[in-house]
Amino acid sequence: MSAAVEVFCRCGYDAASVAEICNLAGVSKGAFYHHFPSKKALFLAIMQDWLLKVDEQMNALREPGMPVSQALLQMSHAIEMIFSDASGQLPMFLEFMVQASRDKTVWEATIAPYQTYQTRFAEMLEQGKAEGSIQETEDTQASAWVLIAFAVGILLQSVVLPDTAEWESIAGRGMGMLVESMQRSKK
Amino acid sequence: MSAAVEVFCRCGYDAASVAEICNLAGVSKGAFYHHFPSKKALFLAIMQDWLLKVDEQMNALREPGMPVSQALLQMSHAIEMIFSDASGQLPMFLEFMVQASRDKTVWEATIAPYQTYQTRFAEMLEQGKAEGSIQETEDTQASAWVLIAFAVGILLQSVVLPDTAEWESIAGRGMGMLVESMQRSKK
DNA sequence: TAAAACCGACCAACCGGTCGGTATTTTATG
DNA sequence: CATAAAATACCGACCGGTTGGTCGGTTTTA
Repeated sequence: MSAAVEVFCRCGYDAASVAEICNLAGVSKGAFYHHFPSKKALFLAIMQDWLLKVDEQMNALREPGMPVSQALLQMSHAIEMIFSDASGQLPMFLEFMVQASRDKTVWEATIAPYQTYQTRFAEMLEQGKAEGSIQETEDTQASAWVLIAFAVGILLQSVVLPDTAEWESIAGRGMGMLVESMQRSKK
Repeated sequence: MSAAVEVFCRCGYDAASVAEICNLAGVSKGAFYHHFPSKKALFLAIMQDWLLKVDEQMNALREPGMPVSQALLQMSHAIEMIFSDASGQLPMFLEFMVQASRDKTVWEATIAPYQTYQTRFAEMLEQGKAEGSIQETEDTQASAWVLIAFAVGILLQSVVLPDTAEWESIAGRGMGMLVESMQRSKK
């Protein structure tokens, strides 16, 4: 599977050949098709793994006592972890998106967790309202999408323009700007 | 070319076959290769068209007298135009990104204008500082990237989850939040 | 000894691109 | 204006190469 990730990243799903993946992994085609029913199944398996990891990292990040506004900023630091942890395999993220937009099976597997994240963010924001660290007037559903859109955008840009800017610090800055505007105006 | 856009959107660059494009366009393969030297050249030609259109729309949007903070909000409305204008062909945007991340030729053609946009945004923000509508402490380079990342993220999400949310209004909201945090705190 | 893992030659389908030849349009000429 | 000639547009059968997937047989493990 890690061999597959490498080839998928380099060539993309369609251009990646099963033969090349097998070569890199040091197994035969026969062995491959003994474990996976198809190329697509392999792709989906990789995706499940990835989603699981992201979920773990997000949960690990969540310390209960912390105010929401700070937790969100903390999460932008989580991106830094994702960056270093998955450095070589970030293009897979793009590939997931692309396939999800075209293949119904992939779409269902990707999108369900995606919406889970949005719900989770919205819940955090509601919690922030209760704490008083988020303005009561915020539309938490919409704001949650804003946060996710920004994170996704940063991820995508870091794939396409890896060395153009320091994406981790920009992620932090943007998240800070968004959180600030959601906080009660203090002065 | 419009036939090609349709097939590229539906299947992606690699899975799109020249034969199918020709079929849809009602021409023969011979005719196709008489006008384009290769499949990639066709892809690049489509991309050039797209970039040109985006540039036009952005320039058309720019009214000289307007304060920067308002101009930025106006731009989030431009996204609405892009949405309706290119409704069926938005997946091409994703395809551009994907190919750019893999093919050097495509990368150069995509990324140069991309960075131009960033520069343009940064200039606008500098201008905003001069006007006094943007805080002096803002790092305009970084903030410009934040704005673009958000726009790109919205675009991507609207491709993958077209009917999940009202992306135009979310685009406006997010842009508003970002602009607000860059403005001098008024109260 | 049975089951599971593994091998790699093989296959039909398809791909981007070519090419020899034909139809159509433009230009040059008397 | 007619017509020859040149240039351009177009056709589709064809080619070498690649692909995802199969399968009969061998090795390894339980």
